[in-house]
Amino acid sequence: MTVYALVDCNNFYVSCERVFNPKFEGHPVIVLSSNDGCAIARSNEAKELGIKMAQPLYQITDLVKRHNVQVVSANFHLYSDMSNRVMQVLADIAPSTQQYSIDECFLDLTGMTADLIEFGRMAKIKVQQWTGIPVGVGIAETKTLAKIANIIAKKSTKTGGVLNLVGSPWRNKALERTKVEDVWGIGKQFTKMLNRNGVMTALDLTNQPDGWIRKEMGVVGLKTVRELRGEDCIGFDSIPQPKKTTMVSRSFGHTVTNLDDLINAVTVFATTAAEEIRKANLVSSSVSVFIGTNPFSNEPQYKPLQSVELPFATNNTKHIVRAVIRGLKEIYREGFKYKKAGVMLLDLDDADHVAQSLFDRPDPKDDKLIEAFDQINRQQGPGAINFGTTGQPYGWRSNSAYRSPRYTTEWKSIPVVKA
DNA sequence: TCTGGGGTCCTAGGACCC
DNA sequence: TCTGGGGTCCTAGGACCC
Repeated sequence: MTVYALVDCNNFYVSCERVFNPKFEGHPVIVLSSNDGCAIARSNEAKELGIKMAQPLYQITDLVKRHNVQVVSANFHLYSDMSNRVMQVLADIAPSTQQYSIDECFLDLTGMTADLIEFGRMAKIKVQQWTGIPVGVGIAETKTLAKIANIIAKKSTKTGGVLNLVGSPWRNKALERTKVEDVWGIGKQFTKMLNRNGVMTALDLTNQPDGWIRKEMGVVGLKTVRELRGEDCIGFDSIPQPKKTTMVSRSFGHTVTNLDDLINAVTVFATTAAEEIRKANLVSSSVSVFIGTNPFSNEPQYKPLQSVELPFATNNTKHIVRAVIRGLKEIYREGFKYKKAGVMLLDLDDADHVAQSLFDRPDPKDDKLIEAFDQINRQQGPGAINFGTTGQPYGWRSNSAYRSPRYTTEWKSIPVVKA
Protein backbone atom coordinates (compact mmCIF):
# COMPACT_ATOMS: atom_id res chain seq x y z
CA MET A 1 0.00 0.00 0.00
CA THR A 2 1.23 3.46 -0.88
CA VAL A 3 1.13 6.46 1.43
CA TYR A 4 1.48 9.99 0.15
CA ALA A 5 1.44 13.35 1.88
CA LEU A 6 0.60 16.56 0.11
CA VAL A 7 2.17 19.65 1.63
CA ASP A 8 0.51 22.79 0.29
CA CYS A 9 1.50 26.34 1.23
CA ASN A 10 -1.37 28.47 2.51
CA ASN A 11 -2.18 31.41 0.22
CA PHE A 12 1.41 31.12 -0.95
CA TYR A 13 2.12 34.48 -2.60
CA VAL A 14 0.43 36.35 0.22
CA SER A 15 2.39 34.36 2.79
CA CYS A 16 5.64 35.23 1.00
CA GLU A 17 4.79 38.94 1.14
CA ARG A 18 3.94 38.61 4.83
CA VAL A 19 7.29 37.08 5.68
CA PHE A 20 8.93 40.34 4.62
CA ASN A 21 6.18 42.68 5.63
CA PRO A 22 4.70 41.58 8.98
CA LYS A 23 2.34 44.56 8.88
CA PHE A 24 0.26 42.49 6.46
CA GLU A 25 -0.39 39.93 9.19
CA GLY A 26 -4.04 39.86 10.26
CA HIS A 27 -5.15 42.18 7.42
CA PRO A 28 -6.79 41.30 4.12
CA VAL A 29 -4.07 41.11 1.43
CA ILE A 30 -4.23 40.35 -2.28
CA VAL A 31 -1.47 39.79 -4.83
CA LEU A 32 -2.12 40.99 -8.38
CA SER A 33 -1.31 39.30 -11.68
CA SER A 34 1.58 40.72 -13.63
CA ASN A 35 -0.42 43.39 -15.41
CA ASP A 36 -2.12 44.43 -12.16
CA GLY A 37 -5.21 42.93 -13.75
CA CYS A 38 -6.68 40.58 -11.20
CA ALA A 39 -6.16 39.00 -7.79
CA ILE A 40 -4.15 35.79 -8.07
CA ALA A 41 -3.61 35.22 -4.36
CA ARG A 42 -5.79 36.16 -1.40
CA SER A 43 -5.27 35.99 2.33
CA ASN A 44 -8.01 34.26 4.33
CA GLU A 45 -9.36 37.68 5.30
CA ALA A 46 -9.57 38.68 1.64
CA LYS A 47 -11.35 35.41 0.80
CA GLU A 48 -13.86 36.12 3.55
CA LEU A 49 -14.61 39.48 1.96
CA GLY A 50 -15.74 37.54 -1.08
CA ILE A 51 -12.82 38.34 -3.38
CA LYS A 52 -12.63 35.53 -5.92
CA MET A 53 -9.63 33.88 -7.50
CA ALA A 54 -8.59 35.78 -10.67
CA GLN A 55 -11.18 38.48 -10.03
CA PRO A 56 -10.37 41.73 -11.87
CA LEU A 57 -9.17 44.52 -9.62
CA TYR A 58 -11.53 47.11 -11.10
CA GLN A 59 -14.50 45.04 -9.92
CA ILE A 60 -13.46 45.25 -6.28
CA THR A 61 -12.12 48.78 -5.91
CA ASP A 62 -14.89 49.69 -3.46
CA LEU A 63 -14.28 46.62 -1.33
CA VAL A 64 -10.55 47.31 -1.31
CA LYS A 65 -11.08 50.88 -0.09
CA ARG A 66 -13.75 50.05 2.46
CA HIS A 67 -11.79 47.26 4.13
CA ASN A 68 -8.36 48.68 3.58
CA VAL A 69 -7.26 45.62 1.60
CA GLN A 70 -3.49 45.63 1.09
CA VAL A 71 -2.72 45.33 -2.62
CA VAL A 72 0.62 44.05 -3.95
CA SER A 73 1.91 43.50 -7.49
CA ALA A 74 3.26 40.00 -7.97
CA ASN A 75 6.98 39.50 -7.38
CA PHE A 76 7.68 36.11 -8.91
CA HIS A 77 11.40 36.23 -8.16
CA LEU A 78 10.60 36.35 -4.48
CA TYR A 79 8.03 33.53 -4.68
CA SER A 80 10.41 31.33 -6.61
CA ASP A 81 13.16 31.82 -4.03
CA MET A 82 10.79 31.13 -1.16
CA SER A 83 9.49 28.05 -2.94
CA ASN A 84 13.02 26.67 -3.23
CA ARG A 85 13.47 27.13 0.49
CA VAL A 86 10.26 25.29 1.34
CA MET A 87 11.14 22.44 -1.03
CA GLN A 88 14.61 22.16 0.50
CA VAL A 89 13.22 21.84 4.03
CA LEU A 90 10.85 19.09 2.89
CA ALA A 91 13.62 17.26 1.02
CA ASP A 92 15.65 17.31 4.22
CA ILE A 93 12.99 15.71 6.39
CA ALA A 94 11.08 13.37 4.04
CA PRO A 95 12.29 10.06 2.56
CA SER A 96 11.37 11.19 -0.96
CA THR A 97 9.77 14.32 -2.42
CA GLN A 98 8.15 15.36 -5.67
CA GLN A 99 7.55 19.03 -6.24
CA TYR A 100 4.21 19.46 -7.95
CA SER A 101 3.94 23.22 -8.33
CA ILE A 102 5.48 26.37 -6.94
CA ASP A 103 3.63 25.88 -3.65
CA GLU A 104 2.90 22.15 -3.44
CA CYS A 105 5.01 19.09 -2.79
CA PHE A 106 4.14 15.40 -2.52
CA LEU A 107 6.05 13.25 -0.03
CA ASP A 108 6.28 9.47 -0.39
CA LEU A 109 5.73 8.05 3.09
CA THR A 110 5.13 4.47 1.98
CA GLY A 111 6.45 2.03 4.58
CA MET A 112 7.07 4.72 7.16
CA THR A 113 6.88 3.25 10.65
CA ALA A 114 6.63 6.55 12.50
CA ASP A 115 3.19 7.89 13.36
CA LEU A 116 1.94 9.63 10.22
CA ILE A 117 0.08 12.41 12.00
CA GLU A 118 3.14 13.16 14.14
CA PHE A 119 5.29 13.27 11.03
CA GLY A 120 2.85 15.62 9.32
CA ARG A 121 2.81 17.97 12.29
CA MET A 122 6.58 17.96 12.47
CA ALA A 123 6.81 18.83 8.75
CA LYS A 124 4.37 21.69 9.17
CA ILE A 125 6.29 23.11 12.12
CA LYS A 126 9.70 22.82 10.44
CA VAL A 127 8.59 24.59 7.28
CA GLN A 128 7.01 27.37 9.32
CA GLN A 129 10.11 27.76 11.51
CA TRP A 130 12.69 27.69 8.75
CA THR A 131 10.90 29.65 6.03
CA GLY A 132 8.06 31.54 7.72
CA ILE A 133 5.52 29.94 5.37
CA PRO A 134 2.43 28.24 6.85
CA VAL A 135 1.40 24.96 5.20
CA GLY A 136 -1.33 22.34 5.38
CA VAL A 137 -0.65 18.60 5.21
CA GLY A 138 -2.97 15.90 3.84
CA ILE A 139 -2.04 12.21 4.02
CA ALA A 140 -3.71 9.32 2.16
CA GLU A 141 -3.15 6.25 -0.01
CA THR A 142 -3.30 8.15 -3.30
CA LYS A 143 -2.39 11.63 -4.45
CA THR A 144 -6.00 12.48 -5.28
CA LEU A 145 -7.11 11.47 -1.77
CA ALA A 146 -4.18 13.35 -0.24
CA LYS A 147 -5.44 16.46 -2.05
CA ILE A 148 -8.83 16.03 -0.43
CA ALA A 149 -7.24 15.45 2.98
CA ASN A 150 -5.25 18.64 2.46
CA ILE A 151 -8.31 20.72 1.59
CA ILE A 152 -10.13 19.53 4.71
CA ALA A 153 -7.02 20.00 6.87
CA LYS A 154 -6.92 23.66 5.84
CA LYS A 155 -10.64 24.28 6.27
CA SER A 156 -11.29 22.52 9.53
CA THR A 157 -9.72 24.10 12.60
CA LYS A 158 -10.07 20.80 14.49
CA THR A 159 -7.34 19.20 12.39
CA GLY A 160 -4.70 21.79 13.23
CA GLY A 161 -3.73 21.83 9.56
CA VAL A 162 -2.81 18.14 9.33
CA LEU A 163 -5.17 15.32 8.34
CA ASN A 164 -4.42 11.63 7.82
CA LEU A 165 -6.99 9.56 5.93
CA VAL A 166 -4.94 6.35 5.67
CA GLY A 167 -7.13 3.47 6.81
CA SER A 168 -9.45 6.01 8.35
CA PRO A 169 -13.12 5.35 9.04
CA TRP A 170 -13.61 9.00 8.05
CA ARG A 171 -12.68 8.49 4.44
CA ASN A 172 -16.23 8.12 3.15
CA LYS A 173 -17.30 11.06 5.29
CA ALA A 174 -14.50 13.10 3.74
CA LEU A 175 -15.59 12.09 0.22
CA GLU A 176 -19.19 12.92 1.04
CA ARG A 177 -18.22 16.36 2.31
CA THR A 178 -16.17 17.12 -0.79
CA LYS A 179 -18.04 18.71 -3.68
CA VAL A 180 -17.21 17.04 -6.96
CA GLU A 181 -15.79 20.31 -8.39
CA ASP A 182 -13.20 20.33 -5.59
CA VAL A 183 -11.75 16.99 -6.69
CA TRP A 184 -8.31 17.24 -8.30
CA GLY A 185 -8.87 16.66 -12.03
CA ILE A 186 -12.51 17.75 -12.11
CA GLY A 187 -12.80 21.17 -13.71
CA LYS A 188 -15.67 23.32 -14.94
CA GLN A 189 -16.76 21.19 -17.88
CA PHE A 190 -16.75 17.88 -16.04
CA THR A 191 -18.56 19.46 -13.09
CA LYS A 192 -21.35 20.65 -15.39
CA MET A 193 -21.69 17.25 -16.96
CA LEU A 194 -21.55 15.39 -13.64
CA ASN A 195 -24.03 17.67 -11.89
CA ARG A 196 -26.40 17.24 -14.81
CA ASN A 197 -26.25 13.53 -14.11
CA GLY A 198 -26.87 13.90 -10.40
CA VAL A 199 -23.24 13.41 -9.35
CA MET A 200 -22.68 16.10 -6.73
CA THR A 201 -20.01 14.83 -4.31
CA ALA A 202 -16.72 12.96 -4.53
CA LEU A 203 -18.50 9.99 -2.96
CA ASP A 204 -21.15 10.02 -5.72
CA LEU A 205 -18.35 9.99 -8.26
CA THR A 206 -16.74 6.86 -6.79
CA ASN A 207 -20.09 5.07 -7.17
CA GLN A 208 -20.34 5.53 -10.94
CA PRO A 209 -19.60 2.55 -13.20
CA ASP A 210 -16.17 2.50 -14.88
CA GLY A 211 -17.64 2.18 -18.38
CA TRP A 212 -19.68 5.34 -18.02
CA ILE A 213 -16.74 7.30 -16.58
CA ARG A 214 -14.47 6.13 -19.40
CA LYS A 215 -17.00 7.16 -22.03
CA GLU A 216 -17.82 10.58 -20.55
CA MET A 217 -14.44 11.57 -19.09
CA GLY A 218 -11.80 9.56 -20.92
CA VAL A 219 -8.86 7.69 -19.45
CA VAL A 220 -7.82 10.64 -17.33
CA GLY A 221 -11.23 10.83 -15.66
CA LEU A 222 -11.19 7.11 -14.95
CA LYS A 223 -7.82 7.46 -13.27
CA THR A 224 -9.22 10.17 -11.02
CA VAL A 225 -12.16 7.97 -9.95
CA ARG A 226 -9.91 4.99 -9.21
CA GLU A 227 -7.63 7.21 -7.15
CA LEU A 228 -10.65 8.32 -5.14
CA ARG A 229 -11.40 4.67 -4.45
CA GLY A 230 -7.93 4.26 -2.99
CA GLU A 231 -6.15 2.74 -5.98
CA ASP A 232 -2.82 4.43 -6.73
CA CYS A 233 -2.91 5.21 -10.47
CA ILE A 234 -0.72 8.29 -10.72
CA GLY A 235 2.27 6.98 -8.82
CA PHE A 236 5.26 8.86 -7.52
CA ASP A 237 8.13 10.34 -9.50
CA SER A 238 10.95 11.81 -7.46
CA ILE A 239 13.04 12.71 -10.51
CA PRO A 240 11.70 15.88 -12.08
CA GLN A 241 10.90 15.48 -15.77
CA PRO A 242 12.61 18.00 -18.04
CA LYS A 243 10.33 20.67 -19.48
CA LYS A 244 9.03 20.10 -23.00
CA THR A 245 7.99 23.64 -23.80
CA THR A 246 8.52 27.05 -22.31
CA MET A 247 6.51 30.19 -22.84
CA VAL A 248 6.91 33.89 -22.17
CA SER A 249 3.89 36.09 -22.76
CA ARG A 250 2.39 39.30 -21.44
CA SER A 251 -0.68 41.41 -21.70
CA PHE A 252 0.18 44.99 -22.58
CA GLY A 253 -0.46 48.01 -20.37
CA HIS A 254 -2.48 49.43 -23.27
CA THR A 255 -3.27 48.26 -26.77
CA VAL A 256 -0.70 48.56 -29.54
CA THR A 257 -1.34 48.65 -33.26
CA ASN A 258 2.00 48.94 -35.01
CA LEU A 259 4.39 46.21 -35.99
CA ASP A 260 7.47 47.84 -34.46
CA ASP A 261 6.02 47.68 -30.94
CA LEU A 262 5.11 44.04 -31.43
CA ILE A 263 8.59 43.23 -32.75
CA ASN A 264 10.02 44.92 -29.71
CA ALA A 265 7.79 42.94 -27.35
CA VAL A 266 8.37 39.50 -28.86
CA THR A 267 12.10 40.21 -29.01
CA VAL A 268 12.13 40.79 -25.27
CA PHE A 269 10.04 37.65 -24.70
CA ALA A 270 12.24 35.54 -26.98
CA THR A 271 15.37 36.85 -25.23
CA THR A 272 13.96 35.90 -21.83
CA ALA A 273 12.83 32.48 -23.03
CA ALA A 274 16.20 31.74 -24.65
CA GLU A 275 18.02 32.67 -21.48
CA GLU A 276 15.73 30.41 -19.52
CA ILE A 277 16.47 27.35 -21.61
CA ARG A 278 20.21 28.10 -21.60
CA LYS A 279 20.09 28.02 -17.82
CA ALA A 280 18.44 24.59 -18.00
CA ASN A 281 20.94 23.41 -20.64
CA LEU A 282 18.17 22.80 -23.16
CA VAL A 283 17.85 23.54 -26.86
CA SER A 284 14.74 24.16 -28.93
CA SER A 285 14.10 23.15 -32.51
CA SER A 286 10.97 25.13 -33.22
CA VAL A 287 9.31 28.27 -31.92
CA SER A 288 5.80 29.66 -31.93
CA VAL A 289 4.82 33.30 -31.76
CA PHE A 290 1.32 34.59 -31.10
CA ILE A 291 -0.42 37.94 -30.79
CA GLY A 292 -3.97 38.69 -29.75
CA THR A 293 -6.62 41.36 -29.44
CA ASN A 294 -8.47 41.99 -26.18
CA PRO A 295 -11.05 39.19 -25.87
CA PHE A 296 -13.15 41.30 -23.50
CA SER A 297 -13.64 44.18 -25.92
CA ASN A 298 -16.15 44.46 -28.74
CA GLU A 299 -13.42 45.35 -31.22
CA PRO A 300 -12.72 42.93 -34.10
CA GLN A 301 -10.94 39.87 -32.77
CA TYR A 302 -7.78 38.33 -34.17
CA LYS A 303 -5.47 35.92 -32.36
CA PRO A 304 -3.17 34.14 -34.75
CA LEU A 305 -0.29 31.82 -33.89
CA GLN A 306 2.63 30.93 -36.14
CA SER A 307 5.21 28.20 -35.71
CA VAL A 308 8.67 28.47 -37.27
CA GLU A 309 11.25 25.71 -37.51
CA LEU A 310 14.72 26.70 -36.33
CA PRO A 311 17.57 25.86 -38.73
CA PHE A 312 18.98 23.56 -36.03
CA ALA A 313 18.28 22.83 -32.38
CA THR A 314 19.61 25.84 -30.50
CA ASN A 315 19.32 28.06 -27.45
CA ASN A 316 21.03 30.97 -29.16
CA THR A 317 19.13 34.22 -28.70
CA LYS A 318 20.02 35.52 -32.14
CA HIS A 319 18.54 32.55 -34.00
CA ILE A 320 15.50 32.38 -31.79
CA VAL A 321 14.75 36.09 -32.11
CA ARG A 322 15.19 35.92 -35.86
CA ALA A 323 12.71 33.04 -36.17
CA VAL A 324 10.19 34.72 -33.88
CA ILE A 325 10.25 37.97 -35.85
CA ARG A 326 9.83 36.06 -39.09
CA GLY A 327 6.76 34.33 -37.66
CA LEU A 328 5.38 37.59 -36.33
CA LYS A 329 5.65 39.29 -39.72
CA GLU A 330 3.63 36.50 -41.29
CA ILE A 331 0.71 36.86 -38.91
CA TYR A 332 0.70 40.61 -38.30
CA ARG A 333 -2.27 42.42 -39.81
CA GLU A 334 -2.82 46.14 -39.71
CA GLY A 335 -5.97 47.54 -38.18
CA PHE A 336 -6.25 45.40 -35.06
CA LYS A 337 -5.72 46.58 -31.50
CA TYR A 338 -3.33 44.10 -29.95
CA LYS A 339 -3.37 43.52 -26.20
CA LYS A 340 -1.12 40.53 -25.80
CA ALA A 341 1.78 38.67 -27.36
CA GLY A 342 3.87 35.65 -26.53
CA VAL A 343 6.65 33.32 -27.55
CA MET A 344 6.86 29.56 -27.07
CA LEU A 345 9.96 27.42 -27.43
CA LEU A 346 8.96 23.89 -28.41
CA ASP A 347 10.53 20.43 -28.66
CA LEU A 348 13.02 21.16 -25.90
CA ASP A 349 15.81 18.66 -25.55
CA ASP A 350 19.00 18.25 -23.57
CA ALA A 351 21.71 20.37 -25.21
CA ASP A 352 24.37 17.69 -24.80
CA HIS A 353 22.04 15.12 -26.18
CA VAL A 354 21.44 16.76 -29.51
CA ALA A 355 23.69 15.95 -32.42
CA GLN A 356 24.64 19.07 -34.32
CA SER A 357 23.98 19.09 -37.99
CA LEU A 358 27.20 19.01 -39.99
CA PHE A 359 26.34 21.94 -42.20
CA ASP A 360 24.29 24.13 -39.89
CA ARG A 361 26.71 24.61 -37.05
CA PRO A 362 26.12 27.59 -34.82
CA ASP A 363 28.83 30.19 -34.84
CA PRO A 364 31.00 29.77 -31.72
CA LYS A 365 31.58 33.53 -31.68
CA ASP A 366 27.94 33.88 -30.67
CA ASP A 367 28.54 32.23 -27.32
CA LYS A 368 30.56 35.07 -25.83
CA LEU A 369 27.96 37.56 -26.93
CA ILE A 370 25.18 35.50 -25.37
CA GLU A 371 27.04 35.22 -22.09
CA ALA A 372 27.35 38.98 -21.92
CA PHE A 373 23.64 39.27 -22.64
CA ASP A 374 22.70 36.92 -19.86
CA GLN A 375 24.83 38.80 -17.42
CA ILE A 376 23.39 42.21 -18.17
CA ASN A 377 19.84 40.93 -18.15
CA ARG A 378 20.46 39.17 -14.86
CA GLN A 379 21.74 42.37 -13.30
CA GLN A 380 19.23 44.80 -14.77
CA GLY A 381 16.16 42.65 -15.23
CA PRO A 382 14.81 40.71 -18.19
CA GLY A 383 14.76 42.70 -21.41
CA ALA A 384 17.33 45.25 -20.24
CA ILE A 385 19.06 44.73 -23.57
CA ASN A 386 17.84 43.02 -26.69
CA PHE A 387 18.78 42.08 -30.18
CA GLY A 388 18.36 44.83 -32.71
CA THR A 389 15.53 46.70 -31.08
CA THR A 390 17.21 48.71 -28.35
CA GLY A 391 15.99 52.25 -28.08
CA GLN A 392 12.60 51.58 -29.64
CA PRO A 393 9.51 52.86 -27.88
CA TYR A 394 8.16 50.51 -25.28
CA GLY A 395 4.53 51.12 -26.07
CA TRP A 396 3.55 47.70 -24.81
CA ARG A 397 4.88 47.71 -21.24
CA SER A 398 2.87 45.98 -18.56
CA ASN A 399 1.56 47.87 -15.56
CA SER A 400 2.97 47.21 -12.13
CA ALA A 401 1.84 49.96 -9.82
CA TYR A 402 1.89 48.13 -6.51
CA ARG A 403 5.32 46.56 -6.63
CA SER A 404 6.82 45.79 -3.24
CA PRO A 405 10.54 46.31 -2.64
CA ARG A 406 12.82 43.74 -4.27
CA TYR A 407 13.64 41.78 -1.15
CA THR A 408 15.22 39.01 -3.18
CA THR A 409 18.40 40.94 -3.81
CA GLU A 410 19.17 41.18 -0.12
CA TRP A 411 17.05 38.63 1.63
CA LYS A 412 19.33 35.64 1.15
CA SER A 413 21.68 37.08 3.73
CA ILE A 414 18.92 37.64 6.26
CA PRO A 415 18.18 34.72 8.55
CA VAL A 416 14.46 34.08 8.83
CA VAL A 417 13.49 33.08 12.35
CA LYS A 418 9.89 32.87 13.39
CA ALA A 419 8.56 31.51 16.64
C1' DT B 1 -9.69 53.25 -18.89
C1' DC B 2 -9.44 48.41 -16.14
C1' DT B 3 -9.98 41.01 -17.06
C1' DG B 4 -2.68 36.52 -15.51
C1' DG B 5 0.86 33.52 -17.06
C1' DG B 6 2.87 28.99 -17.56
C1' DG B 7 2.41 24.25 -17.93
C1' DT B 8 0.67 18.88 -19.06
C1' DC B 9 -1.90 15.27 -21.26
C1' DC B 10 -5.43 13.35 -24.37
C1' DT B 11 -8.25 13.13 -28.48
C1' DA B 12 -10.12 13.90 -32.99
C1' DG B 13 -9.25 14.45 -37.54
C1' DG B 14 -6.43 15.08 -41.68
C1' DA B 15 -2.47 13.66 -44.51
C1' DC B 16 -0.11 10.07 -46.10
C1' DC B 17 1.36 5.29 -46.70
C1' DC B 18 0.80 0.39 -48.20
C1' DT C 1 -26.32 3.12 -56.03
C1' DC C 2 -21.84 1.06 -55.22
C1' DT C 3 -16.19 2.99 -54.48
C1' DG C 4 -10.91 -1.26 -48.55
C1' DG C 5 -8.84 -1.29 -44.38
C1' DG C 6 -5.40 -0.55 -41.77
C1' DG C 7 -1.46 1.72 -39.97
C1' DT C 8 1.40 6.18 -38.42
C1' DC C 9 2.42 10.83 -37.77
C1' DC C 10 1.19 15.46 -36.97
C1' DT C 11 -1.50 19.31 -35.35
C1' DA C 12 -5.17 21.91 -33.28
C1' DG C 13 -7.97 22.26 -29.71
C1' DG C 14 -9.90 21.05 -25.38
C1' DA C 15 -9.66 19.39 -20.86
C1' DC C 16 -7.16 19.94 -16.68
C1' DC C 17 -3.58 21.93 -13.13
C1' DC C 18 -1.32 25.83 -10.31
